Amino acid sequence: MRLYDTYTRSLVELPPPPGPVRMYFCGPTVYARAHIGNARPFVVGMWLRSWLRANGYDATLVHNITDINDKIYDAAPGASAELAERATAWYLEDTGDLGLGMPDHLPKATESVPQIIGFIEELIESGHAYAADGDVYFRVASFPEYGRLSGQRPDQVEQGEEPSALKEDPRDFALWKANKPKTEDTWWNSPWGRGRPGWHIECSAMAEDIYGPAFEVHGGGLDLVFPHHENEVAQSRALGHPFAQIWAHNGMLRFTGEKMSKSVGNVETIRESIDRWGREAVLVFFLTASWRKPIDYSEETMTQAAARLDTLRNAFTLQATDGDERGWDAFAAALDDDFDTPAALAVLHDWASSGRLDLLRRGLAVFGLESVAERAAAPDEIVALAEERVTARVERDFERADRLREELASAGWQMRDRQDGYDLVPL
RNA sequence: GGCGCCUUGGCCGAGUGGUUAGGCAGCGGCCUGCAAAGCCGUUUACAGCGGUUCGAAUCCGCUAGGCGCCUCCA
Repeated sequence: MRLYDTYTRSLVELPPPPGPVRMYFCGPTVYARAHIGNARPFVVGMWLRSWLRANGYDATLVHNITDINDKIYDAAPGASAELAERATAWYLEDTGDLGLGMPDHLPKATESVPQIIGFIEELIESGHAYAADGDVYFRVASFPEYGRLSGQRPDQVEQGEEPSALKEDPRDFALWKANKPKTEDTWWNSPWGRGRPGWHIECSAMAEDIYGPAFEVHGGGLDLVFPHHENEVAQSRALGHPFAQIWAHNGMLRFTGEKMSKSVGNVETIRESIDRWGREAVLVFFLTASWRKPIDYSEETMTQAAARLDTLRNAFTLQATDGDERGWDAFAAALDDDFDTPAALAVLHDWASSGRLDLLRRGLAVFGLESVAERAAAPDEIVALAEERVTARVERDFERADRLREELASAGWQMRDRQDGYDLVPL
């Protein structure tokens, strides 16, 4: 299997099974209900793990929770810890409802402060960082490779942050920030006084705390390439650690169409999306585009995803053909080639229309969609109405039959007649 | 100003030199008491201009348009 690697800008072959393939995907900053775009790295990470395991890999996934951040302080002045805790619970609930299971580890920044401090101390000792008035900064000039991952030219980088008199070089970034009592209500003791970790250091510290100095795949949104991941590479490789072998960056979601837009920007939360479209449609939506490409989240694209889901689901009301397993190769080839889910989805549709339901079931399971194969059983009163309608049709009382079909529909069930009986399908 | 990505038929989206991708929607038909589901058929695209080639959606150049990032956004 091969994956596109941002660092080398090429497809990189994974080691053969059983690997291991240790993956670290950057998770959310917990200050509000996560929006649907935040679900993409989660989904991609879980799917990759699922596919790798199905192919005999020893695959693990770490997904971190950033619960120390300015946004949290801004969103809940004086009560940021409570907000972070609540938003973490929301995130676990919402991603859990996607039905893909959970990552192997979900480390939190707040629970990793000792490791972070240890990491910073090593950087200071080796000359790659320096303390200044309670802050600690990474010395970018000490790492010649800086900019390699993102392709940024250091001399051209715009300075968005307030220039700090404490920095030796404007490119230097904070590893540790001294506490500012007016705006921040959480702090930890450190060799440099009270304060809190910077953003980038947590990932280096947590990834290496769990995996050691080297692992296979580091994922996250494309918007994290610079500065977040560039800084992670700098921190870890400055200490001589290989760190991630492959950098897997997923494309952004785009929000179009006015209908779903809210007064402030047109975003929708994972929760709202699942509630509105169902988790299966959300997953099919992510399947329709390559994980690296941008994807439009809109009324139209979601409607199409829901329609595709129905097509796949309806296949299971059809007659199955023999258990021909040869078709699996096309599906596997699509996913092994940079995890090409649109191509794999086309194979799924091929199986659906040719009635190869065993293969279809197996393929859907890779994406957590085994439930598509399950037909909900109608409650007794619905079945009773259906039987009544069968009788009416036998008696050729079509008026009554049509009335009963209406009744079933208003109860949420569609009755589909067939030669040998009928199907009851939830609407 | 810098780094990078993208542009395929009504919509979504595969395709990296020469054979129908696929789906959704539409239209026609079969099936059905009527529907639904399913099946069959159907609208033949590759931003524009130029170049390489026997041959380009696929390679090169230019132009136009869109997008991401540039110190704390997945």
